[in-house]
Amino acid sequence: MPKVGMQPIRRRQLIQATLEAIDEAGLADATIARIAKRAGVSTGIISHYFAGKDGLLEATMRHVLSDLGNAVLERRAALGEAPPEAHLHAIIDGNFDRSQTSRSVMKTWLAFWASSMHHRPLQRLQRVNDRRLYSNLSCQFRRVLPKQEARDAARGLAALIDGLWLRGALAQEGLNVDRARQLAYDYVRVQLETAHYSRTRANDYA
Amino acid sequence: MPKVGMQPIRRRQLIQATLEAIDEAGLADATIARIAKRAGVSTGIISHYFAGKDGLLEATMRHVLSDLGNAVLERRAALGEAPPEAHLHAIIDGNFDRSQTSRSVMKTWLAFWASSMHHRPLQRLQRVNDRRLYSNLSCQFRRVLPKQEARDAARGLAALIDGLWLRGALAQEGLNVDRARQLAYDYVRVQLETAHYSRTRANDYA
DNA sequence: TTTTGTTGATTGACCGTTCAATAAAAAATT
DNA sequence: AATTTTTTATTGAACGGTCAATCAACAAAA
Repeated sequence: MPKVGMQPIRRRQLIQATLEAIDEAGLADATIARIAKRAGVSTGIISHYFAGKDGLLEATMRHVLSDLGNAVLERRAALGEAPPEAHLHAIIDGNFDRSQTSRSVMKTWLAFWASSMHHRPLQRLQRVNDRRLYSNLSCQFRRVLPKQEARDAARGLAALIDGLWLRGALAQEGLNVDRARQLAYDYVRVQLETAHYSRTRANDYA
Repeated sequence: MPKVGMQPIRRRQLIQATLEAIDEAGLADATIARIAKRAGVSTGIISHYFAGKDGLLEATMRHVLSDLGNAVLERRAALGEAPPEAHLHAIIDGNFDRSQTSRSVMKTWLAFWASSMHHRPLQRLQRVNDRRLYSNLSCQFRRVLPKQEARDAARGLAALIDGLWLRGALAQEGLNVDRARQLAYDYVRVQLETAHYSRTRANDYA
């Protein structure tokens, strides 16, 4: 079997096996022995391709994060100069994409969140992601709301998305994606209606 | 120094030391050696009073959970038959009580959330808490909203609270309690206004 | 003297890493 | 085409280190 060009194949295998191992046993018990066994390779391979367990975990988080980024970008790319509501819906949909709502990925996210509090490289990745979500939301709200209201709307929606997501991960019955999306849509609608009323009132005064 | 009646004292000491150790090093590195050192006792004490490390961690979670329950209950006790909005605000305030928004407690919560996915006793505790929050919120919304709307409002508010809380735990600048509370209040207000409009419209039809 | 509380060295288990050995494909040589 | 040589990929036993749990010994109050 040994051939050239194994690196990308093995890396993908091992990242997938890591997600499965975390789903199965949790980050604390996702030992390299368990991960290697799931991937059908020996333990030595991990250090060979990722320079140690930490490298594999970081790569796994990068992978999940990259999927999330793509899920959002793909949906927004088709929109162009669409109204803010469409973009906000796209961001919401991206965050509840299938690639982000599987049990193993949600468990992995939660584990990484917890460990990012004490592990600098993971912390960096997580914060980049947090700020990206907030910044994207803030930007769209800003198109129809004053600065402060836009910020608060973005903060609220970001928290709502993460919260729905967190509760879905923890709940026995799992995450009801459609219901979660609808609750997020409702939040957007209310925020945008506020903007509409403001403009209406402004016109009344005119 | 040894005297009778040490048990409650040591238990409190060790639970406090556990919170500090998790804040300092994370759950993964909160070893019994580290916890014992922080509490100023030997490692053997932990097994003596908690029958092992797991017992201590479970007791620590119970302690934090109990603080949260009390924070909510105290605020609601004074309200009696006050309107739903007052109770909802009390629940929100309780969830953002000082006992729940310190760095060490927020970190501990996050760590317990992650490990509750694979540790049955912690999972039980966490679910009881989740359902209690949802149930309390749902109950109050039900006083002015139809069943389905009340449920959705409760689900949304619960997610918003947890999300604000989670983002506060992860954010560099920590949790801005006042701002978080305000965002939650706004959500409540909007939900209750919806109820008001419905009633108004219902009257129009009459 | 008895009871209650405490210590900390010891033990056994497990984990991540390393690295010499091996296997198989690719390249070079005959 | 058959072979040797080189390169790339992989293995897994061995090692050093860490951790939770145990328990015989000890200390101080009752």
